[in-house]
Amino acid sequence: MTSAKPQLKDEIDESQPKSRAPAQKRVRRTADEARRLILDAAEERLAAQGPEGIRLQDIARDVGISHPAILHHFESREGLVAALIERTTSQFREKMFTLINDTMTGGAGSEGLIENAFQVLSDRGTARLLAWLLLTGRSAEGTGSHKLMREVADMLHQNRMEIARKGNRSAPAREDTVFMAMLTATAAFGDAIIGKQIARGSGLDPEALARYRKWLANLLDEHVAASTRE
Amino acid sequence: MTSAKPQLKDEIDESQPKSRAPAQKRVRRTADEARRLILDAAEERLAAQGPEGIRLQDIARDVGISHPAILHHFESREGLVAALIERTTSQFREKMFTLINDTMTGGAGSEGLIENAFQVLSDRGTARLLAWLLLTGRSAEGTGSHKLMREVADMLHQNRMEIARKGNRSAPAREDTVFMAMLTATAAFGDAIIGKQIARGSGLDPEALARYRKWLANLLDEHVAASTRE
DNA sequence: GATAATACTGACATAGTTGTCAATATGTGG
DNA sequence: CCACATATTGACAACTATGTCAGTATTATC
Repeated sequence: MTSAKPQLKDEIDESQPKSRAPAQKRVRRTADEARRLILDAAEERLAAQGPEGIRLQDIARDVGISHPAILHHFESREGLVAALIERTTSQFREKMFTLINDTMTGGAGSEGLIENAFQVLSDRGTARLLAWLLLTGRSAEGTGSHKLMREVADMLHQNRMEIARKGNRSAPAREDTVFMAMLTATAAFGDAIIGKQIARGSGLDPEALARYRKWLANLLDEHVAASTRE
Repeated sequence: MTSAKPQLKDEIDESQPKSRAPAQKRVRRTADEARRLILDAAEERLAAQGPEGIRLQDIARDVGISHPAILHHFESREGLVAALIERTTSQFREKMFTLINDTMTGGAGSEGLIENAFQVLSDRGTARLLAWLLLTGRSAEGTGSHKLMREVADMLHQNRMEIARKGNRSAPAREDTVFMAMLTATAAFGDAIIGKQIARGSGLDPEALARYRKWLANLLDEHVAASTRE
């Protein structure tokens, strides 16, 4: 401000030896490993602080690297976000599928299913990420989550049909199954985001939340029983 | 940049006639009106584009004012956000209360209640705003939404007790009522955010969504009937 | 009509964030 | 051991958004 013109660099360096370490060591990871670490950090920040928590510098600091390294691996901030979405949704898909398969073969009631569905969505920032995704309108296409719901609904319905057939009961309407899936999904999703606040606001202790899930599973079982009875 | 010192305005005006309109008209609103317009615009942008949609310049453009005007009325961006939260939550409270009161006095089943709860949350950006609020951890205190849930639960439970008393039936557990409220709230909330995507993904048409709400109301009514029967 | 209060504006300051680039360290394969 | 590929870095550039300020227009008050 006072005088003018930025001095040449050499001059500065020579006049101020500073504390530049002569041989600066670097940690060098494989590309995959680096990407993984970066995504982990981004995920954590997103879950903790929301969308605005994804700032290259912050994430870089978390990982212990410089922010251009992130750009090197993901091209751009958007690239990072896309990669995070990709990873999260595919993990989610996978979990849901194995979850449903296990429940089906096990033949148990919906209790385990509900319990796990809630778990999966609460886990890490899954629901939060999906929420943000939808809030910012990034969901539209590409994530393949469209197919997911339909596939899940199909699996559930087939299972129900089979049970009805075995018991010589009338087959339930497909829409009824879809509605059940819809209720479970929205409830689990809502729970992951506002569940804790609502529970606290209603004066429920943490254990009550566990009871609540069982209660919900029961509610659905009741419904299934009632609708296939006659 | 070249020389220095910003010239006095008069000089500039005289030397450079430019295209500056001699008498520039201004719209001058009352403070309240201005605040309202600004909040409306902010709300709309939030609902449409998510958190990042709240940018002073954009909102200013929407309203047709300059961005410092917004700062004049709200001190800071955070002030604007706080005011928006305040307005939205208080509107929400109000709607919910009248909604429940009406339903109670009307004595109808839960159908109308559910229908309206979903409506209220979907309306404008209520659910989206609340979601963002929670996602960014801004909810904590101050919004008074804590009390809301408890009050709602109380009202509902009292109503249920009364009905049970009239019919000479055993009183339901309070927790059961709270769980029902919790389910409704989370489901409505989740619905407001991911409902449309899920429905589309499951192959449901828009009308199915309306049926879904009735189905849910029915499910809860069934439960109430079943739990107070014996 | 004059005066006070204030809604409003343009220009500018400042800070923070993404992205670029040339250079540097580190591991790998010949 | 050397050459090559590439993960990583510091410095810098460019942009954007918030916030400041002095001044201007408009309404209310006396």
